Amino acid sequence: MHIDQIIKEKIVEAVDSLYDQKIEADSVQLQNTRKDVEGDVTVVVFPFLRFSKKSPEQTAEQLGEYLKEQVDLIDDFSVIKGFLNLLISKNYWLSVLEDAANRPTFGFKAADENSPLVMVEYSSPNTNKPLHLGHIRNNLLGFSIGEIIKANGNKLVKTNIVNDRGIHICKSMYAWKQWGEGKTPENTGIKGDHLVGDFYVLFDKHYKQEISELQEKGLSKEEAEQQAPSIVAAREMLLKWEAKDPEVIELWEMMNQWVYDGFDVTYKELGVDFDKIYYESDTYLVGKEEVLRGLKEGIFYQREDQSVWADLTADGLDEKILLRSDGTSVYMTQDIGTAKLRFNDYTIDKMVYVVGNEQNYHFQVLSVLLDKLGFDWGKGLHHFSYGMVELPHGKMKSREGTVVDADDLMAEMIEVARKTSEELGKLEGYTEAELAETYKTIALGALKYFMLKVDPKKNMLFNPEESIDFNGNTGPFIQYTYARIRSVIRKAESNGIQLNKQLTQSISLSEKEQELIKSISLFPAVIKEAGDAYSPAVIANYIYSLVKEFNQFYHDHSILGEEDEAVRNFRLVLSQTIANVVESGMKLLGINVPERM
RNA sequence: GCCUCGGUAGCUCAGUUGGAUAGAGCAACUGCCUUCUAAGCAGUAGGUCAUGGGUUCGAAUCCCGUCCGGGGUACCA
Repeated sequence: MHIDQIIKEKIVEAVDSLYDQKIEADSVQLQNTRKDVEGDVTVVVFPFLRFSKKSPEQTAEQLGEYLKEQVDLIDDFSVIKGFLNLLISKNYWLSVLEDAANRPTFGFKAADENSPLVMVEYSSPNTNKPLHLGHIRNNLLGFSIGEIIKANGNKLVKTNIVNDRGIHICKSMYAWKQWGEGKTPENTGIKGDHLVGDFYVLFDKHYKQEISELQEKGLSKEEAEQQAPSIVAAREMLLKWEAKDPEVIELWEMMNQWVYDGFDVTYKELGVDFDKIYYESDTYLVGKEEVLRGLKEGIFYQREDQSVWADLTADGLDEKILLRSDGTSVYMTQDIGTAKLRFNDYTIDKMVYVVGNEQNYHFQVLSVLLDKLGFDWGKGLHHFSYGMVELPHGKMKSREGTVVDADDLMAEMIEVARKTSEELGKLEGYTEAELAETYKTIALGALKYFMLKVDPKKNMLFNPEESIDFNGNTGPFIQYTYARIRSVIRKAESNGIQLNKQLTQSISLSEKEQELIKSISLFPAVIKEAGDAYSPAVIANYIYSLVKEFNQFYHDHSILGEEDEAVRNFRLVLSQTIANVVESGMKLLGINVPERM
């Protein structure tokens, strides 16, 4: 049992015995003892004053005496201003370390066949342009939260819904047909998603041009926007697509494939993947059927113009359109259809949607609609809502060229990692392949940690002028600490020193060493908290503080230079265990750690 | 207008189930490599926790008002 739990239960006992009052164990407030005060765990005694009818000091004193008497693990206590500081025995901490060191999956809860199945949807790109920084945040959060969900003892299915149809796709298609001159990824050497994105931008350029020409001829802005030849052609293409015109379908399939091939490269580089991919072109008609079923069952209603609506005013929401008057589907319709297909494919216990916070309202509505349509998990779906990535000048806008491209950013960061590594020159003897692998590990570690260390709910700022740092509270700092530990362990091994995971009880521990064990012992609770709060940032901040402490220890203590064999062994086991926690913690963020850097 | 999220050091962010003197990193300045990796460690400086009230033994944290900013409120996705 964890020490906190033991103390809480003993406090309940003490309050009962001393003040004849029953309290709940969870109501006992514990906190880590302040650094400048001797002790490990602090009990806040103020809440007990109304039972004890004594001063805070006297109450704390009485409780302290009781605990010291009754609990072997408590060596001593002190009372400062109504805070009861407990000193935990050294042997307890040694046993905690021993336990962590001997468990390969320390902190993780394993799933079995009865565990809940959680489906996480993330990424969800459009196929008309390449991925940018906003998608990176989505992908990293989605992948990481999946890992965290798994670590908390759930089965996981990662899924992606690709928005592969609609007017925006037709814009790229029309532009390619009109001005593409037969360009392909093969004959230009341009990555497929970028090539298609270029045509999307090209479309917009021509479209804007046409609008201003029409306006000069005396049309209003609205008229010009409706009548510009390009948009008329794109709309026509969409109609042909829906009518399954062979020529249009062929073009659509070809250009979408270019994009998928491009995305695959980006996903692979980012290190994210999916168990099952859905395509909107397969789901939107299913959604329409579901809406019509809902209409028939009286869940929805139809207006005179034939459009279908859901009245959610009883649920505190608005009325929501589900099918347009021409019978075509809207965004919501597609999400209903996708949900239906997923429900058929898997026995989902919980659905998590990783989608930006601009869609909070949409998911509130979706949850109610799915519930009304009879999906068990509809009511309990979780919208993992995250904030936008902002640039110094504001939001990213694809058409205005103010986006930070995912592929470019990764390539730049790998280049910075290469330069930095070469300057430091610690990778002698590595092959070209090993070097490339290490540069990538560091670069992606920096990028991922940068994105994941901030609270997902909040908007975050990315300044491309100041490239992502490699020093301080960063991924490479953590990776560096891991590499340092590995270096020591390798040296120990080559000197014939064996790690013994049975620790000698008689050794004395420095303050820093004890603090490190305390930090290690928090890992399981941190994983749980990250899962409950849907926050990879909780993991990131924990690893950072652990690693920060380790570096202080490393600076002040010699590991291999220690004469006392039992102490040296302890320090090796401590270091190795921290390396393991760092490695598995970083894995929860989707970040790899290098053996050397 | 209504709904919703946010405002903590020059900058980027922790800390928010109410607890002791509000923490990191970056940027600035100062030390520490003949000893296990200096992508490190130690130090100096930097705060009316947007603001005004309230609740409490105790408020960055909870409640109310105000100011500022983001998002939503589409037969767009």
